[in-house]
Amino acid sequence: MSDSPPVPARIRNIAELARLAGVSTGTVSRALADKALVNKETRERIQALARAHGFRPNQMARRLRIQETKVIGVVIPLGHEQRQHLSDPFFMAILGHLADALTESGYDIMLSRVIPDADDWLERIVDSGMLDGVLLIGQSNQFEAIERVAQWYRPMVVWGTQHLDQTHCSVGVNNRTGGRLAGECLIAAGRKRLAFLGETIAPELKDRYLGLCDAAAAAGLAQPIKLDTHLAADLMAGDIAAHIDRIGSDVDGIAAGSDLIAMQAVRALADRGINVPHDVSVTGFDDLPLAEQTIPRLTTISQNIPGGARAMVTALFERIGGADTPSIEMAAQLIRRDTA
Amino acid sequence: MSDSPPVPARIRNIAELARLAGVSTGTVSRALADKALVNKETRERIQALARAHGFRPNQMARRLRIQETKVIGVVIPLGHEQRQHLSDPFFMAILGHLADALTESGYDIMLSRVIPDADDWLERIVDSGMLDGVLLIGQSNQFEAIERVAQWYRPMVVWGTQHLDQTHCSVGVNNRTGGRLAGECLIAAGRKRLAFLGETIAPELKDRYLGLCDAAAAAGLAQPIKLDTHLAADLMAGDIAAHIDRIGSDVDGIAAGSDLIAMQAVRALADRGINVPHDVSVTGFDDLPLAEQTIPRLTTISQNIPGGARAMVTALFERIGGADTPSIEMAAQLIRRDTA
DNA sequence: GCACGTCCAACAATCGATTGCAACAACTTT
DNA sequence: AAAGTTGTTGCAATCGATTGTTGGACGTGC
Repeated sequence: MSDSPPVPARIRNIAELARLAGVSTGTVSRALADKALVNKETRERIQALARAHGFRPNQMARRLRIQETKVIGVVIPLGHEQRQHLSDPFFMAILGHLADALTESGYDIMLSRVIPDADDWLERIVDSGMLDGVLLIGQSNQFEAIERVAQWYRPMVVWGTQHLDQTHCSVGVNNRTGGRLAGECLIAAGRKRLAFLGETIAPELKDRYLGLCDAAAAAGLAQPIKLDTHLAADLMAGDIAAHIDRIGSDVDGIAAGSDLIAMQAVRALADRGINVPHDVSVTGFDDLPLAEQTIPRLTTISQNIPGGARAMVTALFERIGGADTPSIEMAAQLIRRDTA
Repeated sequence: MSDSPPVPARIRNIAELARLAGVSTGTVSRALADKALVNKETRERIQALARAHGFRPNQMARRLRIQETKVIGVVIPLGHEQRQHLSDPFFMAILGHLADALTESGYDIMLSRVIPDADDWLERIVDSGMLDGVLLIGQSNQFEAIERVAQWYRPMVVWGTQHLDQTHCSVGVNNRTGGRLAGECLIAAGRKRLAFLGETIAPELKDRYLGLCDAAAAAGLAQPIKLDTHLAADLMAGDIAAHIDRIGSDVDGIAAGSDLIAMQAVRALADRGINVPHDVSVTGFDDLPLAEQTIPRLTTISQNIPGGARAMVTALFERIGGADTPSIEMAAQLIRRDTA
């Protein structure tokens, strides 16, 4: 478009700029950092020169020297289910809120989707020297690895269930209570033959199932059956359809392990002419934005994802500052909509 | 748990390890890189020592020296709509596929959600010195800024519409054709009073609207009306509901700017007792995974997100290698489901 | 015994910044 | 005029790696 040359000669480092300005590199560095230590005139002269040549100091070098990277690692461990895709809506929802909170505070985000093959995967991330802190979304089946690292690495916060005697700092809802709430909701709707739909290798999902069992036991019902599914969205659909074909009308209340699973279940039931909630009640878990947009709207257990994300970031910053924050457990909450 | 001390003394850099091993830092560096230049015995001795102390070389320093970061920036410019949230399902879907492709190739991902306030936002990202390349998801209203940078910065690929005479490398569907397909689908269903639902500041959405107009003109229909909405999910719902209340039955065919908008429209129509597709036909755009899971399933225009993401990554790698790849335009495809 | 090649490790420069300290000029104070 | 301040700038060390070059030890061939 414009053929005015705004870039007379590309400058690669402060040394070249220093030569051009006839000063030392130290002065250039201070000038660009706008330090009062250098004369206002030379300062502005150097800044103008930098602008004219489109020069910006190399962040890699700066951060190496400063020993502060202003980068937070957001890590999604996919231990239990390698095929699970990063685009899982739950990951994405929480990632979005984390990104908002972190960028507001001037931090960059390094995103890692890790399949824990080597057992030192977390150590490798944590002392790469590129991160000021780490946020883990879900502990998957990697409790041991996380605990091991938490012994000596402070600035790390994990989304997930809180265990007894854990060293690491976690933020999450009480999944067992959440599962119980879902169960109570189904039971209140008059359902008696309950099932849990979801893979229970990850501790979060397992706790939800146990909560459902608690509710059933309290109401004197038989123990809910457990129907495993893949976590990858594409495989999940087939699993769910197969389960529903198999169990037929043996089940009248389904507590799904996540909203995504619940959506697919409602979909599969609808395909078979089974009406939700008339014939079968279904509850989700997570309260993703899309739970409100399905038809019928999902009754689900809220994880308060925005609040949780904020809490993770706050705790992480305190830990970067040297504090030793406790784990946070948020209250699960039943969101009653149309499916149960 | 275990009280065996696996970490006798924390080692911070290769110099300390070198002292411990009684060799020079150069030897340690080469030993850890497993170079044949150092004697096999000392090499293994040093590697064992590093393992025992849990030492891993600082990546920041390494990358500074190597002048290669193995980090790709994935940038989401939010120029037109600051409130738009990162958790927008379209962003997340494509981000997921990009993440898969990049991690497979050994690259890390630096995620930036940018609100282009300063006009050199892209320059700042691009020569931070921390990135080997940049992927932009959507060009928002930042065409000028992107072109300016593309003049001198090669390793950058942009998701979005292809303009005439653009310098930068883009990958995306032909949005105008896509819009036309949507229009033709509505018209084929006998709809005559068409509307486009979505914000048309971003060029992608604008092209979709123009395509819809093309179809209407070809069929001799009146020009479709344009109904603006916010792009932020929470504000969008209100806008859409208001539009639908206002236009009433003046419209019998809605081409939505995205699947998300279409979902909300279907939802709002259902709330008012208007049946889709019986009373009103609706088409989406993107073909997100969730388009298949709504009830009724969305009829939509496929963007082939997985293929597009792969194409972006492939093009980027070629550009990092020095090649000068052309833009890629993919064919839009109508996916006929239940809503139109 | 001397020249030569091979193997291995040390030395030192380099990547591109930041920053404590010293140096020096120009004023003030006494 | 000597001593002390104040304001600017330069020098050089530092962050933690990588890598080209140098050189010593050793073995071999004549």
